[in-house]
Amino acid sequence: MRVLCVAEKPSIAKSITQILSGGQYQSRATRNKYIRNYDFDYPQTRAQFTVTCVSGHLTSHDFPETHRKWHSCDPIALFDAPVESFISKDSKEIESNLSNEARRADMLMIWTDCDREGEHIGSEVKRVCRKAKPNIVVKRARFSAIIAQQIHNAAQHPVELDQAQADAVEARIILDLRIGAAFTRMQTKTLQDSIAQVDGVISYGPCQFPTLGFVVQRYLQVKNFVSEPFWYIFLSLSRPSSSQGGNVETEFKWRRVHLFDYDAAVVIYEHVISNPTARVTKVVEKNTKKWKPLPLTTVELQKAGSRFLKLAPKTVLDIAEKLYNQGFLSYPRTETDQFDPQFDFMPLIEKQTVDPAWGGFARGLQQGEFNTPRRGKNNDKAHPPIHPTAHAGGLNGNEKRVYEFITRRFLACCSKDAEGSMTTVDVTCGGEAFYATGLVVHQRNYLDVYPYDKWTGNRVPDFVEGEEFQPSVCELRDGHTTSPKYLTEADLVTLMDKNGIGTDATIAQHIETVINREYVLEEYEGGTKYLLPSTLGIGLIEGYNEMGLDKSVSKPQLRRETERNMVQVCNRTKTKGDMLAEGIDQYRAMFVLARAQFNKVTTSVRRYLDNGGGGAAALVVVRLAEVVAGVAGGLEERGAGVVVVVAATGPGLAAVHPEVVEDRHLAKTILTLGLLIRLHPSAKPRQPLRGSPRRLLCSDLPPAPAPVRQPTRAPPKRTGSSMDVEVRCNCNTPAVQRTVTKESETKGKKFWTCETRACTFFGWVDDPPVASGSRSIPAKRSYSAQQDSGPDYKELSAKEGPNQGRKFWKCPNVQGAECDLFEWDDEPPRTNNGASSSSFGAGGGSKSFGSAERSKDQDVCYKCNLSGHWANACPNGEGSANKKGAVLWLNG
DNA sequence: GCAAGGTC
Repeated sequence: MRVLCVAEKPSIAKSITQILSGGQYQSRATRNKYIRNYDFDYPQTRAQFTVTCVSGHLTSHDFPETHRKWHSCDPIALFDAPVESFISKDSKEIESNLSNEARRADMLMIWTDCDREGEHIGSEVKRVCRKAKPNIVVKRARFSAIIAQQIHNAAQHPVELDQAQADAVEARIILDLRIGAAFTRMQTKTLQDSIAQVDGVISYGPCQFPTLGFVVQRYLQVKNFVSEPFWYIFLSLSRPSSSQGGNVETEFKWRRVHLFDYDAAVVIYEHVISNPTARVTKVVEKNTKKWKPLPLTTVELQKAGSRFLKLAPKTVLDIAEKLYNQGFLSYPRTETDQFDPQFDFMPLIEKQTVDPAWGGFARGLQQGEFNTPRRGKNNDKAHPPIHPTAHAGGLNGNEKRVYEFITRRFLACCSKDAEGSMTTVDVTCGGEAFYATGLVVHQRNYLDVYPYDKWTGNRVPDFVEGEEFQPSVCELRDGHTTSPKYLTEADLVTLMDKNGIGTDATIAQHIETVINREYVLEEYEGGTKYLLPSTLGIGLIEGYNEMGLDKSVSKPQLRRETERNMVQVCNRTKTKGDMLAEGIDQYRAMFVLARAQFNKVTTSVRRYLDNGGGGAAALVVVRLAEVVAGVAGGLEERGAGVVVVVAATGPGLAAVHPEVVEDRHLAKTILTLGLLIRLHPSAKPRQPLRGSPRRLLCSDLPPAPAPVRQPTRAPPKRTGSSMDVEVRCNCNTPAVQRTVTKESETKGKKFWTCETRACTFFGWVDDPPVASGSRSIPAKRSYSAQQDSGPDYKELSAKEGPNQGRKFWKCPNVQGAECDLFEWDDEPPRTNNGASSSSFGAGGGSKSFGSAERSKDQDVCYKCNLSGHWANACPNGEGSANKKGAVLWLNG
């Protein structure tokens, strides 16, 4: 029997041949210079094999001549026009090779990759071969790694081609073509006709637009960010450490973290400083673990490559692909982060024992240290997690680094979690709660082979419950919130992956596309590449967003629906015809709505192209390095209305953009961020934060202890003027004045307090106006759902802005006990870190590459593992039994 | 002159 094997690409054809033939084969050239045909006997099935390949998809899809020319029809006709499938010009030689070989064969065995696209490519191969030889038997070989045992098994136990998967892909191809062509022609023609600066193609695609949308969204978050000052009590103690020798400085963190209200912070600070003896209330030591990493997926590989190896996502993938083709790695395009229960780890670990760097660790795993890898939540049912299939000793450069990362990751997965103990020392000082934590690592376990994770101990000196001490430092310090950073390529990969935009292999290409279309610009700062939208890019997205379409073209919902439909077609719960009919109806309706309101896009694009946005004269880019260095320099025009300050002295810069040097917080932001920032020159310096009467936020003030003596340290100066205001406490009743009667340095001093003692409000009478209102002290930025936002409060909180009215998720626990999770409801779920103060209130900025599904405090807020949403938002209730799920709030 | 997905 003669068997024709067809692989997806030349390298696989060659690898399969090597394995099945044992190196004994003849090779013939074809008319395609990359493709050869390999002939050999395969005695195991008493067959003569010919192995050849295609080069990805064989067919192309396009409209017939009647609709192909841009002006041949109204673009809306493209939703119903015929779509032709044909062998592309480049594939003609491949087609004829397949036809010739099929005529000589009894069986066609398809060796394309085992994913949906592979199944579709297989169906294309089948069609060509059946045309040449109608009675040829068609089989499919299933394999997910180029290792001998798998390849032989696949050759000897072929299965059937799955037409459902091929159908799902076919439907997606047709829908993408229709919506892409219709929107691209409509928006290109309209914009070119009405705006002189527009000359290129303004392409639209269901992946490229959401990709651009992410870049614009983050840009606007950064641009609209307003830094806010906050105040916190810094408490520390220097004492000898028995274990470390010498004095050790221990910082006790304030349970309130920080306050955004200066007056409130001062009142509390005065309490603390009036009785600064700290008392240890609790010392808890508990065992803790640092979990070993999950098995490796493609997206995780790309992110880790970007983070640990500083390689672009596309570079990492290209290298992994090459290593796979050389037989060192399993298939590098996989969504699976769980190993099959039958997976045989030991032979693979055995292969790594020869390595000089990690061979010893591998031998340890052989000798009893092995632990079954964690199971992630994803399984594409096609490929295992990425793992090394052979030891590769002779690699160099980035190939060596990528291979090393993948191998160490695999060995780490097969190891044990790291173990340690965490000590928490709780103290109270002046009625306020503080805490310090220390970590001691007992067993490094997987960390020994996985240097990419850090877990270092910081020992706290010994403390005993009940002991008292005088803090070395007790100060009211200030800080300020910092803006999130612009998107990096790795951030964008994460967002696209989470939202199902593109595939493992195409995510990096979509990023390239939006850059090539000049929707997105790359800016380098300090070796890191950031992505910013161009004026054209912002104009397009804002214009479409103004339309208020049910499913915005700049958001990922539409693509998610396509993906869901494809899964249904693969499951056979929907037919290809259904998917096409529904999709076309939906897209056509969307097109009608969008075209009717397209003037919104035109207006928006024109506005941005003409003046750099929002009526401002220009956008200014300040390069930090030059500003800090004080280098003299000039301005550079870049594109429509964008001025780049290439370098400038302080005064020179001030002339262009006075806020940069005059606004203390902004200046700090620049220094902290260490990257370029863009600002509207029309932006006003921030109003002074003090000096006008405002309401004290008092409901969370501590129980007012009877003041015992004068502050030992003068509180920071304030500029607020004393005003006659009605002082209200947090139960919204007028506060009353009382006098300190206790023997102390403050005896006789008047203070405000709640008349009924229903709340714990406190404030000195002779201080600037402190109270009125019923708000609580915002622990972080003011996003409280509570009412009562007087004008002065708004100024203080900067709450009015792009985020007002947005819903967000946060921990329901009371201040001090809440975890630091934060997530906008209309943004994709974050990873495990939640928000840091740097991104608080602006959304975004999370730089976590971790894969944990929970918050840092594992006892507080749980995410649903299926939807990625918080526990009580899980669509099927999984995890919702946990009463501590995050709750939804309304910003503003 | 259009998409996204394969691959060279």
